[in-house]
Amino acid sequence: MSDVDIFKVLADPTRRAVLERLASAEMTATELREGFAISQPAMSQHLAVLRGAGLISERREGRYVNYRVDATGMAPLHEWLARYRAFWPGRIDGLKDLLKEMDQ
Amino acid sequence: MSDVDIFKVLADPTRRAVLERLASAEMTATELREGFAISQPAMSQHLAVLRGAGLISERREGRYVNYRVDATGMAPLHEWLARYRAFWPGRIDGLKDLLKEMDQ
DNA sequence: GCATCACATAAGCACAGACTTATGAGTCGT
DNA sequence: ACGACTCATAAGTCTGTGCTTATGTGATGC
Repeated sequence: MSDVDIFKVLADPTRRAVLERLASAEMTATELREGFAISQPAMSQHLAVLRGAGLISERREGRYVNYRVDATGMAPLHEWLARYRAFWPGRIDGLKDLLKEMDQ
Repeated sequence: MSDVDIFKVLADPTRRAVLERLASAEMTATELREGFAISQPAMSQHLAVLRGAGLISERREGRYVNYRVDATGMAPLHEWLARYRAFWPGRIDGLKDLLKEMDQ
């Protein structure tokens, strides 16, 4: 469970697109599939991977399953990034302000 | 150049290990190779990928090439992460303080 | 000049992983 | 109870990519 490689999980563009869609609203697998040229099993497999990485959580509702973003799994990624903060050139520092805004 | 998928670049554990080693000190390709059970061309290829993603920069010194971390390429990753800040559960908020410490 | 070194590039192989179709397991409406 | 549905799992195929060996390019030292 915890030995999942978050980087490999996010390396797939489709999975990142799924996260982006879920960022706007909670959704079922079928709703998610709209807009993707992908089969139902493929989507199901991606959702399983995302769930295994703690990036989404599911809420069963009858025969539907509603998925939503669960950023718990992003913590390792954030910790990893923090390690390289010291190497950021000055011109990127504007991001810090951006982050502080988003903290509100 | 800019259409490199930073997630795919970082999906490889060897490349992340290379970055981690370079985080401690600037190093040549040969020095880097110590500790890795990997051929010289394989390391060279990894370094090319890292450089293409703007994650490292090189400084030629005679027949040696010194590599060092260049976190410029990590900006897209940071921006991507920021988008999901809103979904972080409360118990991860401690990381914010950590980040603020590291900002000094 | 020539051998040796540090590193890059070429070409081919082999495995991981994302896709497919087929099927299984639950849930709902009639 | 049965058919239609939502989603998950199984099994097989195929492409991408990380590895290898072989070779190329340029720098250094004798």
